[in-house]
Amino acid sequence: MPNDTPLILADIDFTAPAHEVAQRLIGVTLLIDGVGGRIVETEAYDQLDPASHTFGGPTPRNAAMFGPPGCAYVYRSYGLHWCVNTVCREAGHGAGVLLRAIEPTHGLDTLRERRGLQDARLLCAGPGRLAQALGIDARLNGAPLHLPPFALLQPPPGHPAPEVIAGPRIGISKAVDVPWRFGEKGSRFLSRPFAASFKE
DNA sequence: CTAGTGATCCGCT
DNA sequence: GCGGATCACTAGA
Repeated sequence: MPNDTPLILADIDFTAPAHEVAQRLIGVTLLIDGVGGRIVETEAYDQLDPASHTFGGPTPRNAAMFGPPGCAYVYRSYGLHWCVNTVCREAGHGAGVLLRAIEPTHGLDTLRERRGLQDARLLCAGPGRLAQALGIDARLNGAPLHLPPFALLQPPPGHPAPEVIAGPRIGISKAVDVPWRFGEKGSRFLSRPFAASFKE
């Protein structure tokens, strides 16, 4: 949680299945031009999943998801909001991890300015809010996450790992029972709480 | 706290 | 034409 935690470059294997990458991303710090924070909530989608944008195969919109792993897939949601995924698995498979919530740690003033809010809890609590706060839009669709303006950082080896919990994904109408939403247990920065009964 | 609703637009059937 | 991987706001319990 503290901003003074030492961070190193994150070594995430984006060729792993999306539901594994989704869990490994919890606790990783995402920055864009030095502004952002710790990822505390994610959701996994893959091509065999009726809820995924890639379920029906490649289209112009989802092209980035069929591109190289470790890049961003940015799409517009409900005509109003931008949302970001990290592309996973071997190129051609069409899987990704939706970034749903971040605990703000870097550049709070910029995040607040972009969101027009003071409450740190609401700055990045939800995929649309997160994208707005980090300044993400179609410009970054397909951009590699290991190069500027992106940076992925994590605590050095030996640092205590966050406790990850799972539950059903939010806001979908298909495959509603697949437990591919992941979050940091007890975080105050989630888009919504996890049901206490689901996993401990 | 939950439930309901309008905004707004693009991709795909 | 329809329906979203959403949000902010309101009303009511």
